[in-house]
Amino acid sequence: MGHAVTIKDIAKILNVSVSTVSRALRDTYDVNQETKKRILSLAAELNYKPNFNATGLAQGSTHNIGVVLPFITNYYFSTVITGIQEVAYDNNYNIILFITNDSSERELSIIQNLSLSRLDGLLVSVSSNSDSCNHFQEIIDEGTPIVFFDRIASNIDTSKVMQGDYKGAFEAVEHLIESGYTKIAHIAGPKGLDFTEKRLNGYLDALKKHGLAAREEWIIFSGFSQEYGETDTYQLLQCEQRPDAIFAVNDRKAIGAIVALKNNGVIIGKEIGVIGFTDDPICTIISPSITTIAEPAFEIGTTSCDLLLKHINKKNFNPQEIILPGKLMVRDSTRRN
Amino acid sequence: MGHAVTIKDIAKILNVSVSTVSRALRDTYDVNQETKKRILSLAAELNYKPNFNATGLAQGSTHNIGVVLPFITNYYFSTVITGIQEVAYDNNYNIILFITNDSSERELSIIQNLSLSRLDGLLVSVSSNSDSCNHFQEIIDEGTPIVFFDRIASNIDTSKVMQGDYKGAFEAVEHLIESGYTKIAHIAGPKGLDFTEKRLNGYLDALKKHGLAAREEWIIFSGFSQEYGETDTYQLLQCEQRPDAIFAVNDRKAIGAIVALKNNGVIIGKEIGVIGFTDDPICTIISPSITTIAEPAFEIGTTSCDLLLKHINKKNFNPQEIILPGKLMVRDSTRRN
DNA sequence: GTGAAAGCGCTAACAC
DNA sequence: GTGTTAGCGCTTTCAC
Repeated sequence: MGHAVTIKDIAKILNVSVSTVSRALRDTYDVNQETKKRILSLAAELNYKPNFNATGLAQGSTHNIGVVLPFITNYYFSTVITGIQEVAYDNNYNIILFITNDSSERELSIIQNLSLSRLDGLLVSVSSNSDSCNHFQEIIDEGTPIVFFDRIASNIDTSKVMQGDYKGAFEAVEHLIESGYTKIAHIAGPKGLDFTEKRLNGYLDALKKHGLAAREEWIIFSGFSQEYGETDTYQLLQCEQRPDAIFAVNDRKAIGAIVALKNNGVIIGKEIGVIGFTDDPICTIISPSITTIAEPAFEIGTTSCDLLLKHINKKNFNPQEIILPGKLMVRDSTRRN
Repeated sequence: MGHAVTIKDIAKILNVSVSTVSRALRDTYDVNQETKKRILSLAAELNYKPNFNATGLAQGSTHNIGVVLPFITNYYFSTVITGIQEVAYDNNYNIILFITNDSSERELSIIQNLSLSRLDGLLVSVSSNSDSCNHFQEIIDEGTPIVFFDRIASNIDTSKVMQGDYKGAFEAVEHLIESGYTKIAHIAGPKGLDFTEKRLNGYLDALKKHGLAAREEWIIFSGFSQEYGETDTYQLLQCEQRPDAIFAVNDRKAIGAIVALKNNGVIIGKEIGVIGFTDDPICTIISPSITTIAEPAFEIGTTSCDLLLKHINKKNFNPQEIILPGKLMVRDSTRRN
């Protein structure tokens, strides 16, 4: 296999010093144009590739960024990663992936075992039952920047990228109201999660604005899966006052609602309207197609990564909170005729 | 932030040499039990974490493995990655993710720009239009092991992990036949891709075994997306001899077929049966639910990663080809009543 | 059983 | 504008 080409080899061949080669390669301008050219062309010819372990050791940067998130097996997160990857690739950074399975223990263990020496920064979406976020603060204190996306740790002072949860929920509910629904239920996520709260508030405020009642029995907190969507919906159908529309915290639960309603012979749209949140591709495939708020997943990824790169490249970069708006996608599940 | 704890610090505090610390930490047995204990407990107390840039530099291993694949935004690949991640995590390896967007140019550029010095091995699923695979051979020749999964480069001598494409397809078609369908069409993937060929052959052989005709107009090659599934199906409906069942190369195309048939008022199952391949969760959500061959995506991930680790840890590990069987999931799209 | 020292590939003072 | 040198944190001969 022969050993990989190093700057030493190049230096020897060209009869210059390693530092000259290093400087030429990194475009430091106190290098003679001629020798620089020779160095670059020889490097290209020899297919020289820098050893990042060495550069990392020498100057403490690795061009690796860590991405910590609950899952990747859903549309939203896998699209976010694709966005992150796009920006990272363009800037010559690599993505190291950590999956928490939405378990805070796993998250903690990942973070604590993280070898920061191999990471220039971290992009994270916290797991839903994360009670404390001290471990993140410690990382930041040790000098590794973090940018939170989607599921943020709100008490930590760093950049955050979110979708417009409040506004999206508000818009979703307003759409239901404008479509003529008046008894609007909300099947929410687990309590205590930031974005769940925001969507709930958007829901409540939209009702308030239009002078509609928010009955306690119409608001159900549970998990994020389709199964919870189903059981929540069965519960709603038992209510003393049956709702005529359901705002689901995400598309998975909206799908669960659709399934439950179908099972009970309820005509979706006409009798009970359903709206979700995410715009999972499945929304257009299922019948009836599901009205939803499209989350800008890809942009969340690119924006977060951009921001992290800024934190990495200028320390003391001022933390920013960016909220990317969602977009109402009207489909059959909220059509009354 | 203070600098991170190094073995030097530990050595100084304990009044031993760095080499002793290094040996103790790595469980090399020529270290006094007593001093070893003291070293380990101090390391734990100080929250010592090895600098992998340094270990990488010193001994040429990084505990990073690269994963190169076309997409992550679908059920199959994201589940495979989750499997890979599970094994990597347990063995203290990190995953570095590279997404080719199914473009062979991008793939080539990724591979050529790969800094092998930061990778102990590579897990790859090639992009569909990859004409040449020399770049992979070069990587292997330079000493970095590769394991292929799913979409393999068949002419390269290294370990490969696949699902039972031939057998799965055979079983799918046999299921159709046993369900009473006789005029069975196949909407395939693009020509020239290994697993597409295998599924095609499984289809052909199952027909042959049962003495059924394989008409050329019933076999359509196109892309993998739902849209192709739709257009392929419209084309089938135009055939002189209309087929009474469709074997789709994957679930996405099966969904396309379902949509197209619904649009044309065809009763799925009764008039035309549809079977897919993958077991995307959507199969159970869509109506009618889709019969399919479940791919062992998670196991593909864990198996590939296991195998790669073996290649990394013993050079000259003998390449293995592992085929993991799929599983027939019977649902409504192939029920005739 | 332990220490000294060289070296992995690169960067960054510091000379000249 | 270029070379020399020390050093990043760790492993690994080679002595003792």
